[in-house]
Amino acid sequence: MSNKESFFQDVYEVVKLIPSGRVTSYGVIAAYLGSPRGARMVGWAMNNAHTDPSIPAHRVVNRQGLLTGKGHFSDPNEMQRLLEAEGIRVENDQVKEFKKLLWDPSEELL
DNA sequence: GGCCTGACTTTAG
DNA sequence: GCTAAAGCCAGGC
Repeated sequence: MSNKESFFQDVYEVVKLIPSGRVTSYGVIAAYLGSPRGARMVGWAMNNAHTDPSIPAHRVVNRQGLLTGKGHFSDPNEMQRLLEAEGIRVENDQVKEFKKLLWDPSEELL
């Protein structure tokens, strides 16, 4: 109980650890938490993440590097703007060189 | 207490 | 290669 506050809390921790200029995907986080198919829960957690402004939700995109969650932001255009502000090239709601910018906690955070 | 939805991903046909 | 369906878990009604 004390170890597991909730699945969401784990997601928040990982997302907060994402370095600037990097991005990650829901599936990677879900798999890191032990649910390779629980990507939806990550997205659900992000929906609740609005309660914590410290969570860089704009750095979390889907497997294709698409800003699928931009519509949940106060201003969808702001998500892309934040990514570009960190040096991440975004075009047509898609992160360029996403594969190269992908931040894998099991590899990078090791 | 049961059914549906949801910021996704993967496997099967 | 593309389309369809299932799987994940939690929250809302």
